[in-house]
Amino acid sequence: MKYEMIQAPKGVSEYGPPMSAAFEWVRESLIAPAKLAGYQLMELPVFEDTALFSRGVGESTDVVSKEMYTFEDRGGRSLTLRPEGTAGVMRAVIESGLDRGQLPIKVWYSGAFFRAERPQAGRYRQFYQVGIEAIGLDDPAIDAEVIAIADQGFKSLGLRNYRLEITSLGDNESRAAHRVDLLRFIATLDLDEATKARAAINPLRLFDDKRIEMQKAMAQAPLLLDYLSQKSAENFKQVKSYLDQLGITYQVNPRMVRGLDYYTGTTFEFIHEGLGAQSGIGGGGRYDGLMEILGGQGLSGIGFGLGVDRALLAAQAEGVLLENQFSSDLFIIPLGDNQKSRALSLAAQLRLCGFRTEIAFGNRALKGAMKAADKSGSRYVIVLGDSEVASGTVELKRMSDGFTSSVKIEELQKALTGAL
RNA sequence: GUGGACGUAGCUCAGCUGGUAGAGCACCCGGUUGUGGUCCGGGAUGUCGCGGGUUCGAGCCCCGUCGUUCACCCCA
Repeated sequence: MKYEMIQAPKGVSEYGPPMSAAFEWVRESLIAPAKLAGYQLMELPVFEDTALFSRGVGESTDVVSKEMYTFEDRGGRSLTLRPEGTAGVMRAVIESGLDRGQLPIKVWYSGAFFRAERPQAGRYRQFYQVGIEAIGLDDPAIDAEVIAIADQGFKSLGLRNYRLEITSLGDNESRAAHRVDLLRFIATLDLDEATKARAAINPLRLFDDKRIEMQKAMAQAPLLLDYLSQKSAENFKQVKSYLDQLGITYQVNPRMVRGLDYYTGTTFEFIHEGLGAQSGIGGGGRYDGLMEILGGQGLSGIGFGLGVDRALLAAQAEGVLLENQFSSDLFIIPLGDNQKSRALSLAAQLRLCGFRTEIAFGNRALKGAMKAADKSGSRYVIVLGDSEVASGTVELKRMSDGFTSSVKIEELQKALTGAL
């Protein structure tokens, strides 16, 4: 009987060889600068109490209102697969009491996130993000540092065709003042029902409308940047000045809209040119009210999330993917069954010395095993046959030019250390 | 959730106005004893996404369905 094939759930991203090597490289490169800056790992659950997101991210957002994977567990609790990382970090910080220790708390995370959207180029239902959060410090210098760390991550991949956009959403006072005027302005426009509904939820979203006529209409709209309180304005100016001094180029985009409700003050986005419609490869900002909303003390914070899948696509688009495919150093070919156990123990020893060592298993002819060795990318092949064993040696073959020599088993490690 | 495109060997695809399928790459074997990459020879593989319909006959036409993909929306 033949079973029906089971496919992966719709829209998930997954990576096997050979792409997995590139994926791993991208993910580790993106987060490396944060580790160098003293951020420490926060390993979090992938599902949380649904209320964490509805309250933290905001009921009005698309993410919460229509993109969450929510389910009930056997105890009747409502749980949700995390659609983003910041709320979970905040919850864990509060719950573990980290916020009562030394500030700022600087953590990084890496993992899968879930949104039930229609899949598209660079948009998946399960996708990967790395991110950092710096909590408990209200200083424009750390805003600049967080942005610089993200930028460094992208730069270390060799990416060039991206830009950094920044703006400030100000404090509550700034946004309240702007909102009044913005709503007044929007009321003068002739809008369709869907757009009106969006405006009612969050009027800032209209700035993000891709239709040309909407962009024209919104060109005259009052900008939040012009309503910043003195403190917010001063802050934003400082952040820009730090970025200038760091030599990080950016564009101020007063029309930038972020999809999560908790953002305040400095916000930023990294946009790549070569990705089609889903061009954001990373983004973040300050979220000064979030901790309080989640039942903690009112510490401010700032962080970012970088899309690993999209960064990988960007690296492909720019042709900067290294041939950093995993390849072995050594490939042991045992000739005949009675040589297999020797191959196993020799391989174990060599691996202890740090050599990446594979064995030709199965009962292929030497010729076939050599082919396999060639494909593995190994630089040396060790042939173990009856004649070698009899003389206490192995045959060592250098694959680059086929040079072959006989090496005593005891001297193998030394010979390899010099050769590799 | 809304729209467009597509679904043929493991992969990338070809298949003319309907006559029961092909290429390249990859894979496997061989080119005399235990030696890879090049070359030469040989080989296996498809319920043509699935279900129905039209037809003497469908990979090609029609309907449905599932899936993929691109865009809207939204965002990493």
